[in-house]
Amino acid sequence: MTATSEITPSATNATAAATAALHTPVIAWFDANARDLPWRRPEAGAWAVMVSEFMLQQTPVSRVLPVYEQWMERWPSPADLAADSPGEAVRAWGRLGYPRRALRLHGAAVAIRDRHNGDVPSDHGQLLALPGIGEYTAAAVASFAYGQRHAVLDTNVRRVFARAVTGIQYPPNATTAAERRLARSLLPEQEARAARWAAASMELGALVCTAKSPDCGACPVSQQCAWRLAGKPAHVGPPRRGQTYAGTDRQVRGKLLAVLREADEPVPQAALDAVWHEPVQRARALDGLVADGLVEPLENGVYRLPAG
DNA sequence: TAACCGTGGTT
DNA sequence: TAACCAAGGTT
Repeated sequence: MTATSEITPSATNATAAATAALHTPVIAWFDANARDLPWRRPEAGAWAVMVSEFMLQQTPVSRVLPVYEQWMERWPSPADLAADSPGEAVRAWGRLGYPRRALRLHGAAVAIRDRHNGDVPSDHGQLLALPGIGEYTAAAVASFAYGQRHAVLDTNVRRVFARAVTGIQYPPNATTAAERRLARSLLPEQEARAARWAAASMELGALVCTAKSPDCGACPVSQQCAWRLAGKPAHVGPPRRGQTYAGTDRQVRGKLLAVLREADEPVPQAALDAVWHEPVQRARALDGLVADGLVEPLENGVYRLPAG
């Protein structure tokens, strides 16, 4: 256990009154400031929530919006997506990044059709069993789509808790047991309020308590923020892991897949060879895409997005 | 646990 | 400008 993942005893044993002092202003702020996002509208069902959660894994809202709209128009239900090919899902994913998410969303749609009569399950365990759904997304769908009481711990909420409650600038690199404990202890008892709290605390992190330049003047809990009260001490501990990209296999994979996404017909090897000069890395990247099921090799060195 | 998996905007 | 960051999941 590192110093940065420690939390104070008073935080874990937060009283109902103390947590309410946090919930009430944050939820009130959310009521007044929540963004009007399509997956939050009353007519948006569980499928809409689920699609948005897949797309928002590591991708900003502004880039998700247009792809989300096209996706929902084309595949308004899990069965609609399941009836199409995984390659079409990858193509429609466009440049959102991490295209394995598109493949997993398609796989989840197939599983929902086959195992859940076409309805996105509301049970947390059943959600967790779907491809591409982990701890966060299962809790998010159960909470946002079905109003259930779950600790929804995404990067925004983790940062808000780290600052407001624990008094540190940034949460640990990986989610810790202490963070999960804290999130559960802060969960309102009442189901509907817990779901509201989950969305509100996440939105606060996204709009106000941002990573690089938090707008404490607009924060509804700045008066009780442990980090601000401590004088906003700088992050201590191991540096937050950077993501190098230039020259990596990921970049090569991206270039290869872009060619296939934009092609209407299967692509000959030569067209793929043109995207990267170094043959060993290029071959490794292509092999990886095939192994991941993102690319389907045909005979004669011709490739395409997966047909099925 | 830590590395890997895309892409583009911001600082 | 290079580094950082973005509603994570899988192995």
